[in-house]
Amino acid sequence: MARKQAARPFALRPRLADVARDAGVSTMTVVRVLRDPDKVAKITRERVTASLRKTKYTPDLVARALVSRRSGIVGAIVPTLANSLIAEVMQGMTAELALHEQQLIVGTSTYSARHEEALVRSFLSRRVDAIYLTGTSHTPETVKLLKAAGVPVVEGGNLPQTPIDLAVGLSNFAAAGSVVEYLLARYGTNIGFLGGSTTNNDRMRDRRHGFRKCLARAGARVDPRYVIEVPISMAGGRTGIGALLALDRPPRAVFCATDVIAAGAVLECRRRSIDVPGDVAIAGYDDLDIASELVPSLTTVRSPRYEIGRKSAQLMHLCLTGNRPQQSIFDLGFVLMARESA
Amino acid sequence: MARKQAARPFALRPRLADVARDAGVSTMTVVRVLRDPDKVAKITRERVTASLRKTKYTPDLVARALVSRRSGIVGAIVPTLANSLIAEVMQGMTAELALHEQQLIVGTSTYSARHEEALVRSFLSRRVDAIYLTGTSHTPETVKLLKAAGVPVVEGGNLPQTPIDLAVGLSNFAAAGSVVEYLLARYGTNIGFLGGSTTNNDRMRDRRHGFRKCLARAGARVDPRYVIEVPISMAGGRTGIGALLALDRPPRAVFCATDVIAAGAVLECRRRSIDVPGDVAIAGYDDLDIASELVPSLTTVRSPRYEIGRKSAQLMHLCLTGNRPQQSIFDLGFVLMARESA
DNA sequence: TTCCGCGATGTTAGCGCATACATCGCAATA
DNA sequence: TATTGCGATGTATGCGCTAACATCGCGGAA
Repeated sequence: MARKQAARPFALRPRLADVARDAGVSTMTVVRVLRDPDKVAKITRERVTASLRKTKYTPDLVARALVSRRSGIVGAIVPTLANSLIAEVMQGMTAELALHEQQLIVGTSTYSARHEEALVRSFLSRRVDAIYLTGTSHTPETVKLLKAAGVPVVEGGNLPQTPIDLAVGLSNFAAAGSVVEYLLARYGTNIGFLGGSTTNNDRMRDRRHGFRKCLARAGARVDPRYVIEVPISMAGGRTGIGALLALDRPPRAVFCATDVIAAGAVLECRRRSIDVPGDVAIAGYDDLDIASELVPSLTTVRSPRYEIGRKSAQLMHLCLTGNRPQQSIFDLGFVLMARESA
Repeated sequence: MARKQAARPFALRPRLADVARDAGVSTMTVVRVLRDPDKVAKITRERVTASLRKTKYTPDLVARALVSRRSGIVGAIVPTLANSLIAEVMQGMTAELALHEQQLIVGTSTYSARHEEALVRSFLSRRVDAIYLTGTSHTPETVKLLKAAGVPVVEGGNLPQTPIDLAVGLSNFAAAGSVVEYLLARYGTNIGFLGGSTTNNDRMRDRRHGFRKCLARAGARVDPRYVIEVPISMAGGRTGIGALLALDRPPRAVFCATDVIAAGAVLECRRRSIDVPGDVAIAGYDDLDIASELVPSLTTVRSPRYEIGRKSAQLMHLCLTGNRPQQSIFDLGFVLMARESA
């Protein structure tokens, strides 16, 4: 039976059949013009092209996804978007995805592995071509689902021991160690540490661990009073540096596990007219925007967050085009930003 | 012809038909169990439910979208995700969308109306249920496409004169005016202004305009040397406040069109041991994280960015459920955050 | 001339789901 | 008893696209 015009009252958009009718060819010919034009005779091609323009045809990607089993959509699950580091990862990912006409669908897990699992289910139902997860801690069910789904999975951020599939990121441990080494070389072993809570936070744990290991390797003993846990805020940095400076023998340098803490520490020192780095050197972690804006500007370490997003998308694309890399863990390293504060 | 098992080698996921076969019913009965279980007899329902669990069925949302003409996906186009204000809007949007089992697909236009247009095309091809746009300046073609598409469109952020469809946001003009009024009441008419470039930036333009109008309404004349355009950075704030303080009669208060500029100004004053707000009061705009962290904490004005995202998603949902509101412009206002700096 | 080969185009059959309509059986009603 | 009504379930169709196969027609080789 011929398709009745009246049968689709809501379909305003032209379909392939409409273009085909207009050009006086079959739908397949239109498809060929769209996908590999070389297989269509020049005259026909031009006629079809004209009809395409005339009808303002745009492909229906939903229908295409149904039959081609490629949605062209990549799912990313992040704890929150209101975090500049994570946002930059997404920024890098969208940039790379755009090159392959892929789209990004984001879900926010609000730091809950349960929510993450729900989002994974939902994404798989949507037949996403690949999935990006933030971090390395997931429910067992999430892991199972993903392994069964057979789609590329990238875990981004802090590198896991055993990735679900692929992993892209850096070692917080190594990056922290690098900062401490820098401080060691310039200020000796008399180094303090201000970090946030390590519960449910593997990055924080790795940074503190990096600090400890690095000092140990240098043969230095860490005074327990030198390692202080504070809230991750400028206020935390203020009180933390206050506590360190109040010691009978205050540290010559302080490694803050976050720029936010470091900024608070620097500002507090300035308030007390304590010279940074003259009296006490201060280094941070993250290279947030404020790091370079502070006076003195903050010595810190920068994770390649934009690159993590970009690389993740690249890897996904490679997998989807059958060029799966041998390697499964991609350590993108970090950059020590030596500035004025240390 | 009966479906051959061997005919779908790649389809690992169970379909409705698989569940139906297992439960010994037709696919329609399974659909009913899924969508409105009341219409199915209890015994049947339980049998189907068991089969659903057994087969681990998950609906294929792509297929569903094709036939139901609802993708359950909302598209958002933002200039960048690497901006905490925008990220918070997205945060609010995902939170609200999650309530309706909708998903967010984001595109970054990198502040280019051309890119935005391409993203709109792409989103429409994906049959998104609604579209969120950041800001009010779009190509004519974008507007045409969106009006023709017949999907709800929300423009978020600074409120437009004539929205494409719906608009949610606040008046930068009014918000800036509110800060200036606050300064007027406390420090008199002797007020300076530090703002960024207004080219291609309607928000900045509105804020400056708000500053001017407010002073004019108070009967004050604005010394042209009091209005300075600086780069939107702390450094900009530093040099800007420096220039104002170097005047023979420096302003008693300064309104900075961005917290970043304000922060630079405050820090510069502290460096020079100029009391804030004792010698000069400083107010900002945006209520970034640093605003409350600074010493003195920054008086500023806060846009309801999270709420903008949430409200936008709510409106979309209302439209999609046939409850389109009368109103088309939603002014969510702003909050003056009176703190220490002014 | 006859037939082959191949470039150019068309036809068929679903992808997995949901809408619209059809059917069945049983209890209540006239 | 025949009829009606309705709750419970099934069948047919097609969303818009594409993979796989089918067909057509024309120039060149036998």
